[in-house]
Amino acid sequence: MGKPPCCDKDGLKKGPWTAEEDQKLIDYIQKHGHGRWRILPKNAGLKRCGKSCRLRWTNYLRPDIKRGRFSFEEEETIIQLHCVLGNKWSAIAAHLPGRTDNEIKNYWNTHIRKRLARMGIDPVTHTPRLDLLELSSILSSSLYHSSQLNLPSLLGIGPFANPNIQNLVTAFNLSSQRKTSDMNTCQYLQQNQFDNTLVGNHQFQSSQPIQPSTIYSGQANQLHSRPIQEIQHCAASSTLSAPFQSEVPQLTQAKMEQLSPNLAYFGSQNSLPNLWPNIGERPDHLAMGDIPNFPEFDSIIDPNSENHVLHSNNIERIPSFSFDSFITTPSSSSTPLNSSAATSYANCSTEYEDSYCSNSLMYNIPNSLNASGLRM
DNA sequence: AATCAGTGCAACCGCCGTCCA
DNA sequence: TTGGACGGCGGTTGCACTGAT
Repeated sequence: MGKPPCCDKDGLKKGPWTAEEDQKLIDYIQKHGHGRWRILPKNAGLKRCGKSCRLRWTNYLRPDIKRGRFSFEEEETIIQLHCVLGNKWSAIAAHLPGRTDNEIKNYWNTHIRKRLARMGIDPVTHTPRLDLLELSSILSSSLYHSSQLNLPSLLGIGPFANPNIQNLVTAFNLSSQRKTSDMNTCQYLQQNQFDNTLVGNHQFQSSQPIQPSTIYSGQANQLHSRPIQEIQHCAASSTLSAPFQSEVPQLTQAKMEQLSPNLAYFGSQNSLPNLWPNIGERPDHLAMGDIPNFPEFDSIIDPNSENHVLHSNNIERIPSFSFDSFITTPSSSSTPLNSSAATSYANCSTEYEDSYCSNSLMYNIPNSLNASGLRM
């Protein structure tokens, strides 16, 4: 192995810093400035290694450190910079005055990465996750072509041993039965496909990560001005818009086989929010508890907003798409929830993450298919 | 009230690049 | 030219806190 940890020698102290130690370090640096970390602890009367002192100073004691929650602007900046710089936390921190690389790194790992994952966006590449897009398409296509999706049959396996998975399939079939009768599902799925395609279009045509300026910001609205045909014809592998794809049954079968291992995660937890897209139209006989934990179940819809797509009767009604509604902080949300939406958010995991279930979350992949389902 | 699981964050670890004798 | 010292960085760990059961 490499050289031994510097703190192992001389009986130097490790672990949390005491207030006394902090004060000693502050006093010393105020008098002598920082640098020469190797000799600093000795001169300051600290039983710490220089490295520990440097970390304590740069990550915690520095007077210009900004504490408290990240603002929306900061969060957006982090995502944008991460898209460009990757895990170069110090470089990212250089653009955020008062924030340390360690703080940004922690915030990324504990908040932003999870949210992007929930949104179906790969936090590493900043592209939509292809496997989720495909699975979403498969489910959509199957829903269109069959009023009873027989997943066990499709997957070539017996009845689900896991009751949660069985519940999921049941729910899916119930949704299918109801929705195929009024065609709203088709429109909804088209819309959902369309939304996915907007993102997928970027990936497949350019092979570049989605640029924050388009996908994360209001500028994404420009994407929606494209003719629907232009958008739908591309990226067929990820967007099998049912009415337009004659090869759906074959592809569906193939893709189901391809993805079947991952489907084993289906019933593990979280949601499949798209199954009952219309708020208030959840089947009466299917209580919320029938499917485990649907945090975004209703929350992707703001009934008062022009943004909502699920009631759309016109495929060309292009929803707006704003990053503001993806990631906001309670203090700076640009899309405050109205009362009905707030009510429907009741099952969101945390207040802070409610914005993730926000009204114009078009790029919506069931939670059961992302972070906890299909491993990142 | 006790226990457990999940979460957030400070701190540590190990590697790497740069500097300098 | 070389090797040790040093600082910086990204990844990981450990623990305190909180909410659920």
